[in-house]
Amino acid sequence: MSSEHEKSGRLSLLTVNRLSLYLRRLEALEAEGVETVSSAQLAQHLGITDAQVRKDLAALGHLGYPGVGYYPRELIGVLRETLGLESQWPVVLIGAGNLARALLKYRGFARRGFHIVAVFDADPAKVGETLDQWTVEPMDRLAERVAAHQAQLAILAVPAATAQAVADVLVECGIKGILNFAPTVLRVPPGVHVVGVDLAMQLEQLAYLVRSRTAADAHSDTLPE
Amino acid sequence: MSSEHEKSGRLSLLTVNRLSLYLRRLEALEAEGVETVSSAQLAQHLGITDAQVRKDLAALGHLGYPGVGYYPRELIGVLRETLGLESQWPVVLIGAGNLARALLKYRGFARRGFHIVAVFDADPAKVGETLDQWTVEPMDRLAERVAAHQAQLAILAVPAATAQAVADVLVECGIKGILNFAPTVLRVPPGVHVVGVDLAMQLEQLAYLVRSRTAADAHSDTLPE
DNA sequence: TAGATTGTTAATCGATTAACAATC
DNA sequence: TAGATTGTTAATCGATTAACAATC
Repeated sequence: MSSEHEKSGRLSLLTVNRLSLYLRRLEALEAEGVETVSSAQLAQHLGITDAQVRKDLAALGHLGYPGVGYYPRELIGVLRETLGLESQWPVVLIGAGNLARALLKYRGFARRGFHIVAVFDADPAKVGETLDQWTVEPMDRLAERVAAHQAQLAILAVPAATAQAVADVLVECGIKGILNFAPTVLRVPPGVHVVGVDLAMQLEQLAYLVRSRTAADAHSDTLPE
Repeated sequence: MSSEHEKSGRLSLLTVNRLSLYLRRLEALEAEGVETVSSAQLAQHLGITDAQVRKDLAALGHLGYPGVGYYPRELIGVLRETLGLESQWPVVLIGAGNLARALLKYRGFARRGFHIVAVFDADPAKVGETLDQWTVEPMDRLAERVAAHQAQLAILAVPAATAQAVADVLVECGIKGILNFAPTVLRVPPGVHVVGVDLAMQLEQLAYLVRSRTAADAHSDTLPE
């Protein structure tokens, strides 16, 4: 949409995930003043193959230089553009419990262009409360605020029991992407996307790994899977 | 290891993930007093195919009854056993920042048998502070406490800059599984497992989905992927 | 028995890897 | 030129799905 390269058709979620990891690494390398980096170097850092790295990056255009490698600065721009990080994303946060409060203090979102523009809670006792720079608003303000900020993304940090009902309201308001912290499967219409972060489930996964392949038979499993 | 069924070889992480989701659903169904459930019903709720459900469950033994379906109560037992949820898991938490505080208040862990037994922080200003029932301890107590509790799991909620160093210490102490909230790829030796929860990365993923397949061409993407 | 639903096989689909000619 | 490293093809691997005989 901007850079001359750029041809990405539809990347798989697995690929998009790795693109995020490449981006992180490249930013670190650029900060260190590294001039060029090879697919083998990136691969080693992430614990994957060099062929994988080249294939992922080739999907974004001809960004590598045979015999040389990739230029971090150039690649960073394309990755940011591909991932939509060149835009600023207004995000609404639903829920004002402990997790929501922690998320409000987390600087990592804003650093990537995700700005929490409003916080809502169904509990009248929490409405009006001030959390850092935000004031908790009642749910019936949601539609109006989403429209005003043209927000497409929402973070859902409410109890599992109410998650689906809130998700329905979000969809109604025109939200297109939901980051769901409630341990529930959300049903949403086509065109709306849900990414779930289920903390207990991740621990269960870890417990399974530790219990089953306890011996030295296993390799390190990092983020991507 | 207990039930007569049980034969699970090595399940893929994708499968283990789905087993967690089946378990959640089955517990809800049992609470509703549902007597039997078919693979098609489970599949529909999760947005996957019935063949997938049957294949996943068949990997745990002959648990289904042709013409009838599955008995939630029976299946729940096998799933809990498979996932290691019949045991209690002591967990150490490293970091006492905002995220760590939110995690301490989260009830979902204990409900699944994961008990945070100690909290550590490198910052002397935080050591000694009381958070609910916990008192923040200095890092040099870690080895001793891990040994005393025979903890195999750790939750890492420290800044990215120190994550790798802390992970090295955890490995040194004999920790076998790390739930990593720092936005970094951790290098750990074989036999030690890492599951990463990278909040900014999840939002990036969502942003990509919303930006690229904005139209109604896409289906809902739920947890599993 | 007729109807429902399993477990499993074979076919399909998609993602990863190895290998290497092309390029700098 | 010799050495390094890409982009891409073909081979491999693994996961999902369709279909159906077996079972209750």
